[in-house]
Amino acid sequence: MTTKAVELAKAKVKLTPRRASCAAQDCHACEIRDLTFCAGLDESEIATLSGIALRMHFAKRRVIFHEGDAADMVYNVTQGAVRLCKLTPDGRRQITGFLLPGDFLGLGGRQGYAYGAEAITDVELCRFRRDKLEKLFENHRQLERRLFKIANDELAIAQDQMLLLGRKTAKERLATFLLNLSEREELRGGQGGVVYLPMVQEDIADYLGLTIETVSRTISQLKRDRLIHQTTSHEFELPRIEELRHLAEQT
Amino acid sequence: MTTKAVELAKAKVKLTPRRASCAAQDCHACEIRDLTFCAGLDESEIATLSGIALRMHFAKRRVIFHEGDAADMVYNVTQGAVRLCKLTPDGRRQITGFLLPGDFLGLGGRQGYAYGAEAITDVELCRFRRDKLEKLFENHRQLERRLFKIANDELAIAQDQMLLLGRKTAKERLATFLLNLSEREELRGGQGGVVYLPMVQEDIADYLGLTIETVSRTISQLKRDRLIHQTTSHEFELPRIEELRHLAEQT
DNA sequence: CGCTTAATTGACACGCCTCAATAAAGGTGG
DNA sequence: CCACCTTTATTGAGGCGTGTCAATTAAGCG
Repeated sequence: MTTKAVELAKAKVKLTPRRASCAAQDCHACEIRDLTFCAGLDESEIATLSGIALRMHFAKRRVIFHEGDAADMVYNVTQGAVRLCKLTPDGRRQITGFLLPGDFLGLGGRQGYAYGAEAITDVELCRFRRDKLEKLFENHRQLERRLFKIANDELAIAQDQMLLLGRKTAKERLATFLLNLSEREELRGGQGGVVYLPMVQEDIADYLGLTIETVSRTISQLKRDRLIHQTTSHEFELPRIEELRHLAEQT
Repeated sequence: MTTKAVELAKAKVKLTPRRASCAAQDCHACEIRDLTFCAGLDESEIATLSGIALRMHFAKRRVIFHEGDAADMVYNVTQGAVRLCKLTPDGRRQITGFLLPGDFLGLGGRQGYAYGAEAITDVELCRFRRDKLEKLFENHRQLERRLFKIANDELAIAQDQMLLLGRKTAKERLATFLLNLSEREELRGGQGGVVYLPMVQEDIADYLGLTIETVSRTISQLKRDRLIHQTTSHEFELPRIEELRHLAEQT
């Protein structure tokens, strides 16, 4: 990849001031209260958490943090979609995850964050200072256990993704991807068999270890095979979900 | 892949009784006491941990646990090497990690383990019942924090691996792999620039998302380029480590 | 030493990538 | 709401890196 390509790649996100609109948060009124790590907490816990939470907004394409930044904040996505990106020095990009409302953001850092986070759409986040959150753990073990469980889940998901990236064909990757999104939407109360894709095909390509052309061609092929049906520009139906599942070779 | 190939793939591990030789453990005398999550614990903590630890031995190629098994045990590798494997229904394999002495085994499970674990060499393990370990956390928060940190580290490593599998060339993958092993050996007190590979090339291929032929050819090429030098059948020197690092495109 | 497993190498195939052209969708300002 | 421009998606032609198949050599081990 040329130096120019790197410049181009880096120009694709808005690097304007990090500061985003923010306000104190009332967790009681939170739209995703029973989806995420704050789900099912008792009144006192919710109140304490509310005290250290800061509600933030990031516009589409804004950088939430860069790979390598000091990992002193963690977040909860309450609205919108976020992509987690890793870049090689020559500009190749790997997206290691997409976050949707209810997802937790900021784990996986050693010194700094292991990935950058960027808003795919306009995004609402609930931000916590890591040290304050850890302070809270002292009296709210439940919270700590839950975060540990989230880390464990993410680890399992990461390993599934390694199987996909290392061993699956383009068609299998797309099938797996669509099914995963569909399942996540169901967990969030959406209907099964319909997926909304907030990201562009370039993001999908960088998530699945493919090129945009291969993603486009494979989607076309899945349409021809009637395994998926495009309803709007970003929404798909999965009319033969069992066949799709078979194709995805879910372990 | 044919059904026969699946049979063959599955036949490669010894499925004989899980039971392995085991004995109570004295953590004070442990050879890896200051490498892993039991490092730097105070006397009382070591003693308590010792009380629930069970020392186990697995012969080369034995299965420690299968993907999907109830994840009620966690382990610490004290000697030998372990591979973590995921399989597709048609027999394709992805190795998601290699464990060496000091490494922790058993995280990343949701219901069951997200991967199977197999002994590459004869292996010594220190086993803990998960529920007992969690019980211990109540009075030894330090231990819990440490395990959480391990989960975080593994997550960061998994994301590096996704970048490798999704975006790196065969040559870059091998370079990255050798450098990673070299760094891990240094952490364990080994000398830099020399790596010992306990696994066969088929394992390396399944770890890097390649075939054995590509692994072999790429190693030959690295030798021709004098970036690596084979001293014994399983040991390599890395005489030009900076060039290798550049090739690996470490982010 | 002899057998089995692992590694190497060559010839060829194929899936995905690259490059290029065009079409479609999305955003903006009047 | 439309015209214009930019971004995104689609599709084709051709190339390349890695996979597949096959033969041979080397290493491991009883």
